[in-house]
This record gives sequence, C-alpha cells and structure tokens, in this order.
Amino acid sequence: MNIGEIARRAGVARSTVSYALSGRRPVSPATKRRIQAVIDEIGYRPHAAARALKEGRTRAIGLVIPPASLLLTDMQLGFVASVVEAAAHADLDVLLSPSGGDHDRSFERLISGRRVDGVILMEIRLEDERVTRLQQAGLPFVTIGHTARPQGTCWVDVDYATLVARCVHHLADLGHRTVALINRSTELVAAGYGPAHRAQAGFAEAVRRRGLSGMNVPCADNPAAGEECFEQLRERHGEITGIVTVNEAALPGIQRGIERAGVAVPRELSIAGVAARHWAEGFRPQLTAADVPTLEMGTHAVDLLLERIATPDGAPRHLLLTPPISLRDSTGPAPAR
Amino acid sequence: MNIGEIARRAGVARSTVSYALSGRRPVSPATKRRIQAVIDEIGYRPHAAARALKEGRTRAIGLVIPPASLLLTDMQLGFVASVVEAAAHADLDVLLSPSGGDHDRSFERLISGRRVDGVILMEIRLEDERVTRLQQAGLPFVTIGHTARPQGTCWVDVDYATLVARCVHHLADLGHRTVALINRSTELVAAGYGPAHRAQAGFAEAVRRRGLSGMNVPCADNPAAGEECFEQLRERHGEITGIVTVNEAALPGIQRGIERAGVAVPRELSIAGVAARHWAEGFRPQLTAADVPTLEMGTHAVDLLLERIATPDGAPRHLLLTPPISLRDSTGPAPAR
DNA sequence: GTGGGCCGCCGAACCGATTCGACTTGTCGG
DNA sequence: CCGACAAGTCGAATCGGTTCGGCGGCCCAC
Repeated sequence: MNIGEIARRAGVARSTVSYALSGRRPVSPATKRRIQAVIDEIGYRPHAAARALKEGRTRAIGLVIPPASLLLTDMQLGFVASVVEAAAHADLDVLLSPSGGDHDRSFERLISGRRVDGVILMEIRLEDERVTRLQQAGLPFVTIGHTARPQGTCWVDVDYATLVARCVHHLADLGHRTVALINRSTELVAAGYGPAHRAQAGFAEAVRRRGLSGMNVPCADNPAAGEECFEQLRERHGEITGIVTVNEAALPGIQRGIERAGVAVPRELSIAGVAARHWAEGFRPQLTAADVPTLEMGTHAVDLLLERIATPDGAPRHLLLTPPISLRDSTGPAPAR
Repeated sequence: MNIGEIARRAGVARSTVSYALSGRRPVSPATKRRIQAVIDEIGYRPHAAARALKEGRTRAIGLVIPPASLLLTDMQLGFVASVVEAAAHADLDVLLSPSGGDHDRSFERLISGRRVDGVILMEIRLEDERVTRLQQAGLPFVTIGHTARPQGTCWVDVDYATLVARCVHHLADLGHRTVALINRSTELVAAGYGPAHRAQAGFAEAVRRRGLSGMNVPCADNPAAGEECFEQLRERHGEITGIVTVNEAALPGIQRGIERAGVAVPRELSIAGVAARHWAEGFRPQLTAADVPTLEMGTHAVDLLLERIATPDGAPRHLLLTPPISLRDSTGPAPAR
C-alpha cells in the first residue's frame, strides 16, 4: 500500500500519483479520477516518515511540559488541551516531551532527531536553558510565559503584574486598606518562575501607588497549603480585609478555610484573583477574577509557531494578554471599622 | 550534519559509521574512536524520519485521549502522565491524539500515516469503533479499560466491580444497612462507559448478597453536581448511613455538602470509594478508598504495548488490577438507631 | 505543411539512514 | 609458499515519498 502500488494499479507513473494528490502540476481529470478510485478502494495514505524525509519537515510540533511527577495544575492542563486542539485543527501532530528531572533525553531526541518542525515550551523560567538550547539548535519555538530577556523570542503570556495590580485597584476602590497577596510557592519564586515574580512586583507597585498596606504570602500549589496559609493570615493579620490570589491550586483550600472560620464573603472579606474561569466559577461565592484565557493562549501559541516555522527569520512576535476582570460575587465594600 | 558528513570527516564510508554506532558489525577500536570524536565535536544524531523509513518503525507510540474540550479528570491526567513517563523511560516518543468530536482526522493520521508503532487508548467504551479500526489496521494497541468483548485485545484495567463490592462489604461489616452509590453521569452510562456499568453491577450484587438496601445515584463529573447530588440524597433518603463513590471529580462537592449540612463523618455518615490516592488524601476526613494506581497502570500499558509490538501475534495479555482498600478516616461503625 | 507551444505524463535523482554482499588486508596452518 | 579464513571496510541497494527535466502528441497559426 505505497504510492508505487497505487501507480501500478492505476496504470500511471508514481510521480503522476504524487502530482494528482498534491496538485502541484496539472493532471487530466480522467487520470485523477482513476487514481482516486484506486486510493479509495485500498485506503492509501502517504507514509509520514518518507514524506518527512523528502520534504524536510515533519508536520508535527513538540510540546514540552513540566515533568510528569509534578501534578499539572488545571491551568497548565488547559494549555496542553488547547495546544493539542489547535494543532489538530492545523493538521499537525503533537509530540509530548516531559522536561526537567532526568527526562532531558526526551527533549534532546525531539530537537536533534529533527522529529518536529517547532516546539512550544511551557513553564518557562526567567533563565531557561531549554530556550538557549533551542536557539542554538535553530529550531523555531514559542514559549508560554517569557524569560528575563523576552525581546529575542516568540511568546504568549498573561500580564500577571497588570492583572494583580488591577485586583489591588479594584479592592482599593472598594475601600480596602490592608490587603494580602497569596502568591505561588517560595520554591517557584526562588527558581525564577516569572509569573510569581511579576505578580509580586505588580502587587507591590499597586499597593504603593494606592498607599495601602500589603503583604506578600507564599503558598504551595495545593489545597492543604491554601488552607494553612489562610488560617495563618487570619490569625496573625486579622486586620486584612482584602485578598488577592494568583494561586489557583490553593483556591479550594482557601475556600475551606473561609468556611471553617465562618467568615462571610464578601461582607467581611473580599477576594479577587487570577484564575482559569473554571476555577473562578467553582469557588463559592463565585470569584471576582481575571479569567486566564487558556484556550486562546494555546491557539495563539500554535499560530505564532506556524508563522515562525514559515518565516524563521522574521521579527519575533509576542502577545501579552490582559483579560478583563470578571466581577463576580467575592468582592464588596470594605467592612466599616 | 548527516551521516555522510560524519563519514567524510572521519575518512570512512557511511556504512562504517552506521556500524560503529549500532554495533551490528565489528569496527576497529581506532576507527570507532575517530568516528566518535567527530560526532562529539559536531553533535550528530540520526535523522528520525530517515531511520523510521528504513527500519519500518518509528520509535514512537500514540496516546489517544478524550477530546480536549472535555476537561480531563485527575485520574485521566494521571494516566497520561504515567504513560509519558514510562515511554520516555523506554526511549519512546509519545504522540498525543484527541479523539471523538471532530478530531478523527488526527486519529486517522496516526494510524494510516504509520506515524507510530503502537497506540494506547484511553476512555474505552463497551462498544468502541476505535478498537475496531485499530484491529483492521493491524496496529498493535493496548487499552486502558476494556470493551464488552475483552478476550481478543490487550488491556489494563481496574476491577471496578470488585472494588465497589469491597467497599459495600466494608460498610456492611461496620453495620451499615442502607447505602448509596454515587456513580458517574447518566450520559456516560448511556454511552456504554465500562467503569460506570461495572461499578453499578458490583454494587448491586454486593448489596444483594449482604441483604442491604441500596440505591444507585448518577452524578456528573464536577464538584457542583457532587454537592447537589449529596443534598438530594440527604433530603430524600435521610436513612442512608453509608456512601460509596466512584466519582472522583464530584468529591470536593460532596465534601462541601457534608460540611454545609454539618454532618459528622464518620460518626453519622461513612464514605468509601475508589479514587486516586491524591484525591482520597485531599478529602477531609481522609477518604477510605481503593487507591487507583494510575502510575502503575501507565507503566503496565506501555510494557504490554512494547511486548505486543515485539510479538504482534502473541496471545493478548490483560491486567485486571484490584488495589487494596486503604482504611482512612471516613468510615466507621453505623450510628445506633 | 510545418514549426512552435502547451498539456499530460514518465523516468530518474534525491532525502538520510540501514544492511547486504563483496573486497582488501593480514594471519595462520599445511 | 600458497590457500583458507577472519577482521575490517566499502559500495550499492533500499525504504516511500517529492520534484525536476524531458519527451511525445495534439492544436493552432503562419
């Protein structure tokens, strides 16, 4: 069931079959029909490897995800899903590669084995050796999130600094004077994870501008940590009336803490944040939040990558998204003293 | 940077380079060293497509996942992660293919484009056309979960019927007389989703054997549905003292319902279930449950697949796992009347 | 009637690896 | 001293596509 077999059965040359399928040269309607009939009959499809070898491109992209041992957050999962979706739409296959840990063989295979035409990188660090590696290999790539020197690369990101700042402004507008940021974990910040850094920076700046008193609280990415974090906050800093959170995975824990403490939201305490819509709407009461558009981001990443594959020497394009804050039920006027 | 270039620089024939790398024929130590030196210098790796073309295998496997629009449950995510992990360990690449919905092009590309050496299928239905398609294509495959006629295929599955039955027996042993099963959604059952069917069957059988009164309650895969489901159960069937659940995604909602209703677990109500350990331990109080060994299952699936690829005509092997029930804090003696 | 141009198709080269048969050495035994 | 044998290497064929140059036949214009 190769192209030669099709050609034989249709009584033409292999090249004619190829041209009939690709349309790169005219083929008479009669011949085209005969070829198509044979193909329909035996269900032929070009051999991907043979085509890749000759064409010099694989019609596949790589998606580099955090190592599997760490559980993916819902947001990361959303990216993966949307990238896969968008790629399928563009008739591209997606090769999954865990990176970090001891999985660098997989990453290396992807790159130097020329298995893919381009790569999408998730969970970028401010200094990221994978970016360096891809640059030196000359393989087109797009990152979700950006490094410390974002100019030279293509990326899609959410403007955490601005979004967190907007949350702070929103709370300040409602009269809150003392607010806290529940950030990602200390380890992530130490590892140079951009969103955590930028959230912190945006928070600090907005707090300063509005003359509020604010504190930055690190929190691991899981419900238990969220609950503990919330309890400590209540215990030690009872004066806080507004919370901003960028830690999606901690939300269920925060909610649990709130309910156990019997705090009324938003009457006694307001909460705003940055989260995937799915999580914001799952929160009780529904969370006022900037909804991270994971689906759009995956689509954009694939689009940018395709563009870059087509013109590798074009100017690198970026996309910094600033989704609007959806006002839901978790924020309200600051309680009277 | 192809094998010819290496050969040229090392002053040998291309075939010699190939033999030096594969070791399929003896090459003198001196030549081998010279070749290795050149390779180390310019960082050569064989071109995956060329190798695949000649060898007739791609060193990649396909992983067919539910369509991305549906959010993956934590358990499904665990499978994906463990398959990717295990594959990386065996130096295999993983091609992701969403299936169902309008994504069948992607599935078809995988198969007839011979992009992969084998396929792992998730979320199998009792009657599944993808299985039929793979069989007729003669492509080795392993399913996670099994169809109505499991004899002819390779699969790895969790014995839902037995596990649910064990939960029922556990509750019965503790003196509970009226129990409910919180199952997956009505749609899934209607679509012929095996685990939901088998959970129901196992529950019914165990309830009958122990002479309990029991009811089967369908529930969608999300927290909100879980909460509603729990509330209805309390409202209409207050006599229930034991709950068995196989609906992982509903757990947070169930927990919320319990807390809002102020029910004491396990004093007033016992809960047991089947869930990934991660979820069972995240439940408050920690959930007595059969921990679905997602990590093991992915590893086994890859192992079975590799075996099948090596000997496509061997007898199909299955693996039906029955993990033990971990006794945690959510079950206790039935309350006295 | 003949030359030019175009349409439709064919044959061969090529992509980068693997693998088989054959060839050149060198060594050892008879 | 010559033949057998083994070790080490080379050249060519092959996998299944795509693509380039060329060739035959037909139509049309001069």
